Amino acid sequence: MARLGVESIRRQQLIDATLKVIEEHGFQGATIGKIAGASELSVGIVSHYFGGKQGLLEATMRYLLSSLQQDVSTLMAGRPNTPRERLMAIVDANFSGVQTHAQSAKTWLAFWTQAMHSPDLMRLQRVNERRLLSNLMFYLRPLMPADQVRTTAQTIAALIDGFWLRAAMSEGRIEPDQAIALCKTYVDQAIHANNGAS
Amino acid sequence: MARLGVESIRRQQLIDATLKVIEEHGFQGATIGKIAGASELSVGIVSHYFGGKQGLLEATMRYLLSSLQQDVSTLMAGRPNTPRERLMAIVDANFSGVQTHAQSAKTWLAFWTQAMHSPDLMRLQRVNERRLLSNLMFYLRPLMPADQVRTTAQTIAALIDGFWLRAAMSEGRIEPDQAIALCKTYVDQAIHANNGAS
DNA sequence: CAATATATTGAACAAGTATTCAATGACGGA
DNA sequence: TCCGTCATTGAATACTTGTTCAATATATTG
Repeated sequence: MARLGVESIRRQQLIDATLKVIEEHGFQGATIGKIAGASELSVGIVSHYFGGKQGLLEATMRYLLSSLQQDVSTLMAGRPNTPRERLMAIVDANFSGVQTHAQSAKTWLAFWTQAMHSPDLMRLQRVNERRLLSNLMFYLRPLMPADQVRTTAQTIAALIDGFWLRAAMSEGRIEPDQAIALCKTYVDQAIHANNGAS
Repeated sequence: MARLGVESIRRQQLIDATLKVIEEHGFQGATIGKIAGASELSVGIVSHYFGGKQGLLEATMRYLLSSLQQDVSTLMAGRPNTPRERLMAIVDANFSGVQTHAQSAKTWLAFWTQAMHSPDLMRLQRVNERRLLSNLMFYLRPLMPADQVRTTAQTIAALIDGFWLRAAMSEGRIEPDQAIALCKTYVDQAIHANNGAS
């Protein structure tokens, strides 16, 4: 019991420190030494709990992805069970991270970049992307002709990613509220445009 | 004359090699050694012509940005001078790179990430972003109420970035034609939705 | 062709990093 | 209290990378 308790505490400690260091120094500047310093632990412990730096980075991305997934679930639970409201909840959830931590967009971008050259991270990324897409498609289906569902979902997903990028670029002066509003405007536009044409 | 000729040839040689190495090994794996090898020159020449690695990376990003700008100009020149056609040309131009070089999206992403922690690269990125936005706004203005112009332009820009990201993620199996089609669909949707409401 | 300037090389160097592992600390049970 | 197990440390190590610069090659000029 005590063993498992310590282990999960240390792992989370290191993951938190990793996020903080990446935010501050970027992916390149995230060295074992800095991470160890930020976590107030020693450098040796990273290999002990994660097998090495790569393992820690992978665990950190896993944590980010599961946090996002949890945000989606939480926000959905508190909304009316109509397709439109669920879609809006998905949009809100995908920007909830950027609201609380202005710099987290940078971290996401860093992981995306890293994922291109790491099959493991890429696989994680794909799973997440697929989940977002099928979520969107599920709630779009009742609102428009079947042949419009996939393309609309892809457009919404691209819009979310694009605004995340902008948020990451804008160096602190992010306006996530505006991004959310524009995404939602598009969702309504898409619903009405395709609904009328069906 | 000969001096300048050699200098510009070498610079381009090194920039091309940098792009190739980043595509293949990622930003992290792009070492001076690999770049020198790919360009069939020596490691010392990088410092000689660019002052160091950072200078080479900056020049490479500058080259990418100017290539994009050139694509925009070229495509615009061959299109009818109507606002809608100019908007479509901007969309096409912003995906022309991804069509010819499937992997170039990865390189862009790498530079974006790097730019977050490098003021010089960030400045370049900002200039480019601003140009895209004001281009879009210029041609949107005749097509919709003034208060809709900025937000619509921002949405189009986000859409373009978002599809680039997706292209970068999709590991070769990109479908830029689809991304272009979806962007254009949105442009028309936005024009008609706001035009009718004005 | 010699002489001078320019272009290029790559081994040596310095700085930095991840990993390892012997030593130390912490702590519960007999 | 003492022992044995688990947790943690951090100096030592091995490796990688960017930069430098004296030496060499190449081109240009008188």
